[in-house]
Amino acid sequence: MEVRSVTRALQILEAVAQHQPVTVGELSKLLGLPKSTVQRTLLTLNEAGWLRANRKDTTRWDIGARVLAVRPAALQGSSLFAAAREPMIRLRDTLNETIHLSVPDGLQGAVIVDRVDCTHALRIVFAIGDISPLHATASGRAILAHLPTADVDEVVSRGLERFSDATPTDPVQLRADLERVRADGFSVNRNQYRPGVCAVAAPILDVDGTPIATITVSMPDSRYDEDKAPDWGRLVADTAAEITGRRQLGA
Amino acid sequence: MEVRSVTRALQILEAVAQHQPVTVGELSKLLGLPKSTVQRTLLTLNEAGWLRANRKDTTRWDIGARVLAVRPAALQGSSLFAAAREPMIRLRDTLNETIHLSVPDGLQGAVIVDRVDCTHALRIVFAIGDISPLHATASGRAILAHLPTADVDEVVSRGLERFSDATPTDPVQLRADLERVRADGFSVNRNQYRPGVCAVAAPILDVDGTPIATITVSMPDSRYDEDKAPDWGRLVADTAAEITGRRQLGA
DNA sequence: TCGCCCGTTCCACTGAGCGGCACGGTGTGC
DNA sequence: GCACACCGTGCCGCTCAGTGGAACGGGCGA
Repeated sequence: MEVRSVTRALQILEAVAQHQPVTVGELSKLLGLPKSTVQRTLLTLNEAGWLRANRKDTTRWDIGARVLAVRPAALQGSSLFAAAREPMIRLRDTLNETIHLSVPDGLQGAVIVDRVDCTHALRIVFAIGDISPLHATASGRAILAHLPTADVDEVVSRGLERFSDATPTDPVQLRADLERVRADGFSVNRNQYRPGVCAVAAPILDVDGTPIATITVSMPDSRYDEDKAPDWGRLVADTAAEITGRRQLGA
Repeated sequence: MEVRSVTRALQILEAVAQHQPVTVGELSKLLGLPKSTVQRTLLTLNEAGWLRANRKDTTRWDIGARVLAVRPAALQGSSLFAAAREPMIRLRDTLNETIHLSVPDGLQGAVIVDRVDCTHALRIVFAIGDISPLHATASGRAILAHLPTADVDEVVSRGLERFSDATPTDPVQLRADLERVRADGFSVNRNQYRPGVCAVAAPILDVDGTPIATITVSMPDSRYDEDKAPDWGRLVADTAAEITGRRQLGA
């Protein structure tokens, strides 16, 4: 939090993204900031092209298209979203569980960038933009398993935070699991991050083998079945492979 | 330019996006700002998750994954992407020319959000995120033709910038063309924006008739054939109509 | 070994940003 | 039809957050 106005501007931008189209007053209440401050910031973001007044109600604000030009290098010129969306929906239809698309954010974790929900009353809900640690989740380890050993060392040296009783906090245990993920082609998480939440994930790789995203199917522990995990793993891995293929097709 | 630090932070963010991975000094020279100011802003953006230190060289900066959570409303839920992807590929296979999916950005222009390339050695290449003016391109006029007259007036009053000899800078000429686009169901651009680049486009409409996107086929002038334009137009319009239908089905 | 240039840190100054307040318009409930 | 509540917008004096010049330390090449 170095430059206050910048930090706030980004908060406002993210709030607009989540609630668009949204008004000054709504944002003001949502973020607990004075109306005039929010207004001034909105005008600034608008002038920079990051926001647009909604065309049907000009007192409401939408995210502008400028943001699309700003993407992580790994995704420059690629169409990850477009390639992933349809296979994700098909996977959801097959399993009827929540499907997430995540991308690595340095070694900080994996960020959820897209989501397809299931129809169960009891379902897993993570928000787009949520970030989760690499060692404690299925999507994280699907990424970690395809990174150089030096990166794994780095993650280990930063400390393996414990989130639940099942979190793998032992480096030896973690490395063994990563070995297995490489062999299987998918990773599994049973209550290791959020208690009661299980997941199976597979990586989407770039042409040079670096992981650029993962597909994850998440479900409550009550619907997780150890015997079915290999089948789910194969389905998720196939979906990830299909997206990898589509990406190269369209590029 | 209301809040200076925010404006600069966004400039820096965009500069990082274009030159990543980039150092403090490079940015400082590039933008003509003091090193300390750039550094402070970079740290702020980093803390907010919008930037990440490059993994191979920690003094260089990359765009962080957080930005992916911020998207224009038209792309929220990605039903547009999913609906458009397959028809776009089919259209590319039929014509073997570059296909673009664009969305309007207020009245500022149309932004390319997805792309399917052709196989020709000589081909049109625009990047995802590129923005082009509404009056000077096929995709722009496909949008403009389905906006209220007040919006067209607004665009005209902002001035019709000339990009080439063929750019329609006369309001009367523009309005006549829009009339024709409505009648034909597709728009045509022959060297009106980038010399040597021709295109045919059709709009994707929302249930209430407002244009939310366009499908465009772009080709070099050397492959453009006036006689075939109507056929191409019909193909593009059919593709756009199919996407419109899929969107309503899948939503 | 020396010198250059890099990223980083510090700190005193000041004007940019802050936010309380007031205005005009809109719609809602008596 | 009136009054009130609430909206988005604009203003302006105060203050401290942001600025940027300068200095530091380390890496690298000559």
